[in-house]
Amino acid sequence: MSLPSLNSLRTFESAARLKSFSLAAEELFVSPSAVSHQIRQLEERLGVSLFLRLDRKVALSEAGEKYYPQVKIGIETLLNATRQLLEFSSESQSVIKMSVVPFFATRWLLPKLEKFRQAYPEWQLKMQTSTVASEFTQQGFDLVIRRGTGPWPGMVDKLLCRERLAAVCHPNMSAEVSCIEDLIKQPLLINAKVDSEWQEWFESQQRVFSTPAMSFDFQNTAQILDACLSGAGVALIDPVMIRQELAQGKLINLFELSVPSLRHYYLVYPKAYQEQSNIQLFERWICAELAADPLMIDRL
Amino acid sequence: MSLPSLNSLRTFESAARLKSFSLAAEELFVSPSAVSHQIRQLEERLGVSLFLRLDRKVALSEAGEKYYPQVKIGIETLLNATRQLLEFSSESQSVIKMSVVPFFATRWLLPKLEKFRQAYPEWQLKMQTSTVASEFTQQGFDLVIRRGTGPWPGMVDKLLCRERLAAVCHPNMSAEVSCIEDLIKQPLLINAKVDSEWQEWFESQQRVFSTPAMSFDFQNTAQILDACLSGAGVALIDPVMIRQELAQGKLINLFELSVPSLRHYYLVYPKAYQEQSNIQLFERWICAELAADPLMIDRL
DNA sequence: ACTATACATGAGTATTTACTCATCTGTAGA
DNA sequence: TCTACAGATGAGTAAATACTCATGTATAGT
Repeated sequence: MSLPSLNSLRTFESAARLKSFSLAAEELFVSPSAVSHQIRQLEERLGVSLFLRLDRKVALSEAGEKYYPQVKIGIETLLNATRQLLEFSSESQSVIKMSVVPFFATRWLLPKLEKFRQAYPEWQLKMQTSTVASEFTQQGFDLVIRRGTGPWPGMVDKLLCRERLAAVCHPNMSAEVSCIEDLIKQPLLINAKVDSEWQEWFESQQRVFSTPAMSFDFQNTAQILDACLSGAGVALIDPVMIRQELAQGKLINLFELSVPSLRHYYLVYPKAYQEQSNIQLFERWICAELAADPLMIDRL
Repeated sequence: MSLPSLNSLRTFESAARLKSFSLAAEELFVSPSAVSHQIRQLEERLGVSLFLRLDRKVALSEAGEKYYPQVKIGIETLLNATRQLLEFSSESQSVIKMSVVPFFATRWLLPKLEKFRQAYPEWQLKMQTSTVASEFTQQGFDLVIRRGTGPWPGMVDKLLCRERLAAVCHPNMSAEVSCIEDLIKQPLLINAKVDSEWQEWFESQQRVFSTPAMSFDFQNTAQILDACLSGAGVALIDPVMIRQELAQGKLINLFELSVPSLRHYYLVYPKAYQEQSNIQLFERWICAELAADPLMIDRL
């Protein structure tokens, strides 16, 4: 069974309650003519006269008297449900729950979060570092920051910064590497989730990559960095993210070069979320921060 | 606050209950794509994700779980209200309540009503003879049959038959009237609601009407007919309505002529009622009966 | 590897909706 | 008698709605 439009039902409820078309028009911010049309349309659709027209007044007909109480309840139920949902959504919109890939979180985002808190003290950030895909939809994350090639279906993916990769190692290891071919004789630190990465790097330098003498697998770049700092091997890391260690001589860029990576950092969220104020706010803020970071100038 | 469309809410309710967009599509007789669009539209309008997309399934999100019970209640309330209204209306649609001008009722309609009952035994007719205007809207009449000039504002007025008027009287009076001018020397029977009628009739015959020697006022034509039959005076009456009395010599048409009246018989009802099956049925029936009546052939 | 399933998305289109504006009609009150 | 009030009506228009169709993507099952 097809229902009349919610708009005509709301018009009916208003006119019935106020016993006046013109008062209903005022309440609904439309002209009296619009109310008259809506009521008439509703009556024609239902095949019943809902109002008795009494010269300059209207009164509910018998059918209208029967219909009104239930219509009022139905409409108010839907209004309350929607209002509560928006309040619920509004509350949750004072919170921003995000999952961030660990390396980006520790090397760039966390040091900036104090600036966010100072700018938006009323907003509460909840952050989790993780590399697991898609859990944002299941664990109530508003957004995630991911390293990858994009795009993610059904998602908005906003490029945050591009990645470049350099072969870096502890200074104690550097004497044993004089050219790129020497790399495969050293232990290589590999990201288990992106195990083609070394090969891609070699190919970008027109070199043939072969199985290294030794390699260690890690779950993410943050762990690779730790191992690299302790001299466990050579790693492919974006120099901009380790600029302090490079400056302090704790690590060196073996060939003084960085190569465009096939992966980048993205802000990702479901398209259905894009009207949410928490997401819009955070997106605006993070883009502005990246644009304001001089070391990120060529990564945008 | 503006509500989402009832259609999108119903789609949400169906998909939530069935936990499946494609099953909802089946239930609602649309394509899965339509459901997907509707849900997405609703989510965008509300700024909240209502479903979690799980590979080939959907599940309600936290917000969806909160929204669903109230939406279900609201929709069912409106559906039940509308269904009951239609049932109420449907019951009342097995009944036809009408108010009919007494003369037409007794002279033409009542003798035909047996035919209506035989044709439509499931329909119940409730008839009241009255000449009071507009009460059909206040007393729950579905339609009225009125004599008048039309049109009636906000009403559908369907011409049933045209009226012609003849000067008629009892045979005992006829010898005293040899020409139209003689009429004013006789007692004239006057319809109090249409007191200009005699003057109109004189003027149609290019005669000057002046105050009669004697006149009697009546509330309606049926009463005028009774008085006329008893020899109380001369009346203006449509000969087609008194054809039996004329044939039996109980009355005579003094000048063997009838003049087009300025008033006719109409079926009248509010425009809002025109989709009602009882009205459509009765209107169809009465028009067919009038068309089938040979004596009404020149009155349609 | 192939097929079926189920949701997503973009483009397009016909229909419906939701008014406003201009005007009318019939009181009610001063 | 005139003015204000209140609902009715028709015409017109912009916007919204409600889909379908074609296609894509990602499993799940054989």
